[in-house]
Amino acid sequence: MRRAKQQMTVLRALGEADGPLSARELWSRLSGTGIGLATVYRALRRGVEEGALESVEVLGGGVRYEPKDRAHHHHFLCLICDHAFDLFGCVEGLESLIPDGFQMTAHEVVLVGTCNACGNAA
Amino acid sequence: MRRAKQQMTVLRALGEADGPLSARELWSRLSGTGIGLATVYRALRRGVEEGALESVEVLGGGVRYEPKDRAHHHHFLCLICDHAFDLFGCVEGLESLIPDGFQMTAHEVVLVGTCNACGNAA
DNA sequence: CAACAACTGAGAATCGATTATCATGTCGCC
DNA sequence: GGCGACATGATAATCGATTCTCAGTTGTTG
Repeated sequence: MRRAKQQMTVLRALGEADGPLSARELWSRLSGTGIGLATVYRALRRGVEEGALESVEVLGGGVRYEPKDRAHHHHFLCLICDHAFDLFGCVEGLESLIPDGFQMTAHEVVLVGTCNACGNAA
Repeated sequence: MRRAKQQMTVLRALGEADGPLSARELWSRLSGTGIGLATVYRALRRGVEEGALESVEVLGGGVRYEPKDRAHHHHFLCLICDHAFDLFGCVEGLESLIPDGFQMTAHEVVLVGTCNACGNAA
């Protein structure tokens, strides 16, 4: 039986986010709880090992994490706040890009720009 | 007058590649020329400053560089050799993914899988 | 409550990538 | 040929991200 109270806190916070979070991003959202950065990293690593989380690389540097149970989706990266948002839906015509002899097993689409909040603030 | 012989060598090697290269990738392709890693980094940084190069982030970690004069394109990342290949063409329907109030200024598409060479070798 | 194992926070240690330093080396020009 | 400025290679230094270490807590079980 697991008694990892802090780990649960970390995973719950990640589940409530509107997109994948980096370790630091997640940590800053947990300031006030007294949770240490090391614990965040431990929770993330463990989550990935156990299959509950998935690490994704959006652009803008660094690895972010999100719950693995989300449906296929892509991300929008805001250049101003550097936050990655989940998008819904996918695109057509990817297959036509694949060169002869190549095998595609996955794909990533990232839209880049400014999010609603940052666009309004400007 | 620039007499950066090695820098030209670096930029030429990058221009001949079939996709964006990381600093190390580029350096290893130049082994034999005696060019140092520092010179590769210098050439890349300078190329970006002068507008001849562009740094791109494909997945799989790290920044790669490619000549800026290439037409709009995307990349294919081979999971086995970790090399990024240029693709030609683009996709439809990206706009439909943008949430209300968001502004898109750029987009990235990355296909992931195995390249021709690695697929045959397996 | 006692014994024990898992969990935690803080800070040190590590790792890879990139940049800075420094002592030559090279080129353009006189 | 000699001078001065820029370029180069090797290596040290830096930086951010992640992991490790360790002493102190806390939950579990009996």
